[in-house]
Amino acid sequence: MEETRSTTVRDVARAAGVSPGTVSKAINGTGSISPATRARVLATAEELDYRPNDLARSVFERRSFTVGMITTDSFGRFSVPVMLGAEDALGAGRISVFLCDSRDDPIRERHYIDVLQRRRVDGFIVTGRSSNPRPPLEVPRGMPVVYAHAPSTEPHATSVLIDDVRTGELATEHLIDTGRRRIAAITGPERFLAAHQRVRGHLAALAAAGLEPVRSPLGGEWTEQWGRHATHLLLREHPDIDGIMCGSDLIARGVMDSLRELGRSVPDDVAVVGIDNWELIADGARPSLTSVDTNLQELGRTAAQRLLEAIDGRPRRGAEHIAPRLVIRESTELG
Amino acid sequence: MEETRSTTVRDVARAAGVSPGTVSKAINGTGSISPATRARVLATAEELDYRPNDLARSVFERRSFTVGMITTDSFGRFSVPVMLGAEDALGAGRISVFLCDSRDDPIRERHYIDVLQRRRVDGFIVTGRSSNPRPPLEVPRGMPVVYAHAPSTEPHATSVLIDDVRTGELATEHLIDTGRRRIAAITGPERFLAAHQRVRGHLAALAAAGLEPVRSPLGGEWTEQWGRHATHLLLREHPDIDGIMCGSDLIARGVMDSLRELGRSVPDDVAVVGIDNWELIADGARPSLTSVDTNLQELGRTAAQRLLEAIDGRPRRGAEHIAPRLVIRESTELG
DNA sequence: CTGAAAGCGCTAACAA
DNA sequence: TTGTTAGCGCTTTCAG
Repeated sequence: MEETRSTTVRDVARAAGVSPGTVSKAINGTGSISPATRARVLATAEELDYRPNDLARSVFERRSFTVGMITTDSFGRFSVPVMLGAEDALGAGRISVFLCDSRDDPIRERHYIDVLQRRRVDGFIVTGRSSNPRPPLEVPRGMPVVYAHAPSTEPHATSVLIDDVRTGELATEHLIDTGRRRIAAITGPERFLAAHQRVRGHLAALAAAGLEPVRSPLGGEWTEQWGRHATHLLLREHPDIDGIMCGSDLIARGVMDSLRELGRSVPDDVAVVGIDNWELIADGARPSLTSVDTNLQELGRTAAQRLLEAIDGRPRRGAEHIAPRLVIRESTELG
Repeated sequence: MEETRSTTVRDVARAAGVSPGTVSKAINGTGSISPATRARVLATAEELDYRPNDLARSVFERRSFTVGMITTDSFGRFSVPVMLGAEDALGAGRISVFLCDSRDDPIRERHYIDVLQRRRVDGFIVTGRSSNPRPPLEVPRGMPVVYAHAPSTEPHATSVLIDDVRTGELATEHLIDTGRRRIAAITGPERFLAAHQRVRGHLAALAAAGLEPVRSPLGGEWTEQWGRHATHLLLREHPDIDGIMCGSDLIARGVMDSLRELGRSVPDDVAVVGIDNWELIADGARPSLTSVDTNLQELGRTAAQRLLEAIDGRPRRGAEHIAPRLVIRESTELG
């Protein structure tokens, strides 16, 4: 096993017959240097397959051009799009991203913070499964942190969030626009802020249109099973329902399955709209499911943007909400 | 904005009244040092909230204790579990992971390789959506690379893969074990190696049990729609079918929907088994879906293991396959 | 056991 | 324009 040491500035300098300082200038385009030597240095660098050592540079610059991304959501339903968006925005700015999965374990989180601190990351992005507030990341003051999707309990922290109220509003407005009047909501567990706020938007939209909800919203689980179950409950009480807003696409699938079973046609008898726009689920459904996209990828990109600004010394405090967007499919098409 | 420089070895040394070298020894436990000074140094370090600069250390050690993870699969269906497994295994060994999403774009891949090279990563893990072979990562010879899920076309490369043949075998053996005899397969596009190999395992299992396939396997898409469509075709030709092996869970869901529609009960009339064990899909299905888990997370962990070995100078060449595992649910329960 | 000195690879200030 | 020097933060000989 030959121990190969990668080529250094010195090597290039020696080969090109100049000093290390000159090589540095040639490569970074700093200082003043004659075009001739510049060209010669670059040529030899190329020839020797020289690759600058960014670690050494970082020691000098006192920053690493890296950030830590900490996710508490192993399964990735929500974090993954956020992380991809963030990585995309950061990568474009030549910043690299450390991936850390804390699995919702404070010990592991602490560990990652320590490790990344030693690596001198320029900042952190924190993301998680639930949009419920979480305790702040314990980093030294002055270290930039942006919360993506899961806000901090600390109100002054920088957070980029889903506009859950607006998703419920959009979904419900769309039902109304397609002529539905006897509308109900089936959503997730009460303890989830998201469930709550989506319902708030739902009720606001109904009120704005001068409609009464057919029934108080049904809260249960974020599952197909619950969607199926709730639909049975709902139709038993209100057989004349003509529109259902679901708190998630998975719930919506369950709802549509039960509707079919109960002999209701979607969208002719009942229109159904979901939230999440999880394409695989929405496209695979029968009929395909109209859904509100929460734009998680854009959320991630925005979070990255905010982190860059904070690193740059101009932090934007407080919460910011990403606008959702309606994606129309068959489940609400006008008859 | 106060420009705060983090505390250094020098600061600690000064505060503790010793030399920088001594601090280094105390903190790393290297060299010989008296218990007294050691304790004193550690105390002052603690007090000053000193955090060693790993970048500086890495410059010295000529390695960074970081690796690059390059995924070509933005959507993450397959890469995410692999990445989490890898991150888990590496994090335990105090190695940090750079996340890079190349989006299947060679230009972006090249870019990431360059950037990470400059950051002096110790190696690469490459992962992708498809299990079809991909061109090798263009890195200097001697740089450790492990392919996870998507193998390299270079046969000597180190790859850790799903045992697709075995998944098909397991699924089919299970159908046979539950007493099914008129069995068919519905799977994904022919151009996918995975589809091919799963069918190979399927046919092998049938042959081993002395059974003939009812019909040549139906290859189409990896979607619910295809599952529904194929089921109609299949039952028109062979109404007496009693077991269906599906190339994926999504296909299986479509299959089960159509079976119900055609008045067949699952599992009483027809047993259905999927592959992937995508829990959300399998648990949500009605009845819940028996499926073969491809153990992607373990695959990721193993890939990390192999990478560590390669970094350590003992690479293991060639492909290695991770054993799948059957997860039994309602869709194949014995009547 | 401890400190001084040199060096990892790179860059910025300053002389030449 | 170029080379020299010093230094980023850390570690490791090697004298003391």
